[in-house]
Amino acid sequence: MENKPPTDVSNSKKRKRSDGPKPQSQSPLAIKKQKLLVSRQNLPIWSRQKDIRESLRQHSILVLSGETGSGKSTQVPQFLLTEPWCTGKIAVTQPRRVAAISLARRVAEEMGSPLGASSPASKVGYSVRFDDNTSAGTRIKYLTEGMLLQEMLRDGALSQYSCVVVDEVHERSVDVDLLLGFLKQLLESGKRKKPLKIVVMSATADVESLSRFFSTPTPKSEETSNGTVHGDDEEFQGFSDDEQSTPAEKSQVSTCRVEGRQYPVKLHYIDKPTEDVVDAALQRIMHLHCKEPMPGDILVFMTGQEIIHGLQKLVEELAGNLPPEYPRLLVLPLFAALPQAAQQRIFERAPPNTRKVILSTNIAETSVTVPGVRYVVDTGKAKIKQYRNRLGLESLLVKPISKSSADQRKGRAGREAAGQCFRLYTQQSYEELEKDTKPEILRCDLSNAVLKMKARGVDDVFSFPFLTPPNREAMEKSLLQLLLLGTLNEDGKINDIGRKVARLPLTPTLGRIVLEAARPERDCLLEVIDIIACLSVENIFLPTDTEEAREKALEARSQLHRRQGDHLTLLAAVQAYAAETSDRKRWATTHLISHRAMQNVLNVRKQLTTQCKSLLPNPTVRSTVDEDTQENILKCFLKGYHGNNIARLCPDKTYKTFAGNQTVAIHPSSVLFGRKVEAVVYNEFVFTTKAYARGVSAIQLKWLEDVWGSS
DNA sequence: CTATGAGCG
Repeated sequence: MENKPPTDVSNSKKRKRSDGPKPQSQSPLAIKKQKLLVSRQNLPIWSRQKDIRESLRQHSILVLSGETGSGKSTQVPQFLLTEPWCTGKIAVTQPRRVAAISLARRVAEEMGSPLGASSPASKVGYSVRFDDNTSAGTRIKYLTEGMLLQEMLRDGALSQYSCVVVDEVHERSVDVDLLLGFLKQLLESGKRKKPLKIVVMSATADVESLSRFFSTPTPKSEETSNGTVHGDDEEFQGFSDDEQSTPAEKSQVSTCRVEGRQYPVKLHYIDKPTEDVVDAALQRIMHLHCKEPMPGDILVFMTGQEIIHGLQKLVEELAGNLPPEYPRLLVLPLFAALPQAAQQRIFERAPPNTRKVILSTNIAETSVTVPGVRYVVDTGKAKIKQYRNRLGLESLLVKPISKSSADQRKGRAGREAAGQCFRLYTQQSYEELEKDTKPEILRCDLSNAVLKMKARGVDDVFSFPFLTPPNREAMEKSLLQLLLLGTLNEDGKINDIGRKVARLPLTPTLGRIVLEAARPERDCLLEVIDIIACLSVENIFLPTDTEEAREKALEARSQLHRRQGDHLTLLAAVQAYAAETSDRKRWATTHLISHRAMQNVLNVRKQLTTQCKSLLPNPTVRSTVDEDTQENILKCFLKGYHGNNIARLCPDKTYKTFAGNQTVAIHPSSVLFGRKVEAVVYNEFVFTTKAYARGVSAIQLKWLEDVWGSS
């Protein structure tokens, strides 16, 4: 569902004039508040205000389902703020930063309050990574799920909050699944002195499983010797599922359903399955363009960058040959890796007599709202991450989307007016789709989630209250991984290293590499932080989609390239960028490097160096990276990868992985592409057209003994 | 020898 509140485009100056004189005492904020009240009262959720307030007086948990346009994300926190039990703050979690920020802005306006830290009188703020815009008086705090998880690691009882509103639960991010489990355990633990109210909000009608989740007591841990964070389970023993739970327990949870507000969208299917969706999309786009009236832009959902570029070429070719009496066509690709300026083009108005066609990945399904769309073309496919226990790695596969995803895509045609949706598959195929997308926690490497649980005191992770429990094999794999990393002891309990790694904003592997770099024998903390910072943000190198662009980039970045490999090349890039004091943006442009990514790198670098102060108060500062340091840097990575992510050159001139003896090629984006060295360490193993190693550096085999010999 | 989705800390 869409969180972004509708942008208010009405002209407030004009309004002020035409409304006649206001009393002098009315501040601009108060005037705005008064004006917004009317549109608030027209939201579908407004009529349910009484019910919602009443149900949380009676119960501690409310499961609320409401579709796009119901107003739940902005109104529910305001309804609850004046309730007698609400003496503390209200947290409202969002899966994405932009949503947290824009919702906070909107609600501040509606309440006539200044935003965040701008004034002590502010009642509304937000908190996202690198941007905490709250003050002591903040009552409603919009924040990302990840930020609330971090807060729960510091203050296990969430003592400053009276209420947590968990929004967009249907998206089922790993973080939201962890949050729901932690919140359930907190309610059952009896650790709260004052009551904590929980509102769980979802765009789908799937209220049943959420309310069952909260009304079913968490079964007691299998290993009774392990104290868990939930303390009061004895009294719940014997109730393991819904049928056995008593009415009294059920009544903890109340439910509410609110209608959405959407224009109708006419649905079309194809009659028989197609082999070639790109061609089918091409035909449909041209047909729509020639037959349907203007205005009305077309949004096409596709799987990835490559086929988007392919279709773009085809459409532009056909559009160029159209007779002059037809409107023009403007084709715009849209995917996350596209530079910000190119993404912005979808928001610009098209030239006169021109129809926009946006060829997009899943980014337009939830994260970006494309304006002006009346027609949606849906290929019915998406790239979906999957974790393979056997190989211990994640891969992306092109797979059919779920029904709820297809319906979400369809809804994108009805945001501004009635629209149409063309599914490039049969109605029968639609009926055969899964109802919902598999929650991510069932499809990913669990080591990060498991380490967070361990850091919160959940010793027996198998009895953790998951909304959908991952299979045992995946859990065991992550425990083994964490054990090998040295973050857990043999008995599975978290150790000192583990607690430190859990607090770093990194995957356990990258966190472990940073800790390794802080050891006196390695002494390369600042250098490794620079590299790790690059690995934890989007690609710092701007994408190169043509042969020409590739050659240009190669030349522009030539001074940054290090023949030892990608790790030292990243380090050189960060150091050169940081050393540039006059005009960093220009520096980035001339080197074909993303300025935004580099700003993020510097932010991450600052955060990591601050957090590492306690590990190593005075790390060595170097102006040049000598050979010993280079070796130490790569040895930190070898340590973190504990035998994985290494390949050596074989007599047949291919690289084979050290652990599995599998052929792997160096990725074309690597500075080592095409080079033959004794052995390599790499950050990622990806399988696309074939098996590739990405983020690659040359190593010497004799280093391995040194790394594995010293613990 | 030539190029995975989007999102979070």
